[in-house]
Amino acid sequence: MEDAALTLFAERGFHGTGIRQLAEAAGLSSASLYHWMGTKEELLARLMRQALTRLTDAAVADLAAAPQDDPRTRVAVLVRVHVREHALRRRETRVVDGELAALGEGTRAEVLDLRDTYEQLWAEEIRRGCEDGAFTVARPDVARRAVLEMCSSVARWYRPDGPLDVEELAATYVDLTLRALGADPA
Amino acid sequence: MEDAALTLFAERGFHGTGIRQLAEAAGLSSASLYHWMGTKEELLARLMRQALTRLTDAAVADLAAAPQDDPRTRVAVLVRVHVREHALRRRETRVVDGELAALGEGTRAEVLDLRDTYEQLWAEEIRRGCEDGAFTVARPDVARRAVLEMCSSVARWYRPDGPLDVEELAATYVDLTLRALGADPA
DNA sequence: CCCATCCGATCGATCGATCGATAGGCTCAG
DNA sequence: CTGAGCCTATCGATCGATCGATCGGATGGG
Repeated sequence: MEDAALTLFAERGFHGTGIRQLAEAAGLSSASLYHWMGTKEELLARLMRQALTRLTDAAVADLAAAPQDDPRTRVAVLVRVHVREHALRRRETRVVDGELAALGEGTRAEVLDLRDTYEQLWAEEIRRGCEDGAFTVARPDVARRAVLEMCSSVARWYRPDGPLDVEELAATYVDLTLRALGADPA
Repeated sequence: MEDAALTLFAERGFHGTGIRQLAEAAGLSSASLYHWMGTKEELLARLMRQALTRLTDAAVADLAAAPQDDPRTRVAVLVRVHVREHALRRRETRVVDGELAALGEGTRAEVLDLRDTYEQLWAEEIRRGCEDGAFTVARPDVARRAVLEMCSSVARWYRPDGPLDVEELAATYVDLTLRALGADPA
């Protein structure tokens, strides 16, 4: 159910997807759908929370598994997990990034909080890297947004069945990101 | 009329904006609206074409005005005009980037053609820079998409009334882009 | 017997779009 | 100068379709 909804929301958008389309894609009547979905907006919010929580969990786990303390290494870890998730779970990302406006005020604030929590992981490593000279950026906040969005953009064009392997893709983005941050290549 | 529609489409999305909201924002009845708008989708397509044409024209003009032949200089020109347009015309950009799926097949192809025309300006300079050694990137196509999306992202967070001046912003993005491309700092 | 699951039927609201009518200004023959 | 004819711009009313959501009632395994 949730899987079919994710596909439709990603392809047609929240407002562009009707209850009856969701029901058909799930193989249910629109009435039955409400047993699983709650309201349409609650479904959207649940999908968004799941996606953001999963991304944050993956990033925290990979950071914890990395023995290195060097901000360059840790940013590289963040880029890799981010690119992997965005390349392999494009639907989730497109919905999270594109349908925030469809949420009610309270729910939107809640989802934005989850996003902030994730982005703080990046902010912390970039801040440390700037302090100890590993990175050279005039405006760390602008740089953080820039590289984050750069890495997110893979969800908008990458195709896993294309000629480019996900790990090669991630490695390319690690290079782009570290260079953009002016990483001292030590 | 078109201006009010742009605001609504950018804030609520195409499918999230009703005919009656468009009419109210334009100070007309929904019936009168159709004299100016054509169908709702024709209005969207017109807005998109205008925005993309304007962006391309600005980029071509700025490139022509730049005496330099160095790919680094020319990419810097592209970044500056791109960031300026995206920072000062956020509504247009958000609609072009976010509502492509709302277009019919024929119109979408047409708009995508306009976008391709614009992106070819970037592709050409990046290709030249890679050939003559000004840039060092493993995959020019991936790099082009990455830096383009990085620069586009300003439309999603920048506020012209904030503490950061547009030209400072553009300069920061020139740095980020040239470094990501591995520009030989000559 | 109950509870989870499903459905057909249907709710009021709103959707995008069109209708015929009207009001005002411009043109041009008489 | 007049007035008939036309064009542009506007409107209230309304079209059929679809929207998100809910109802009461099946069905069937524990």
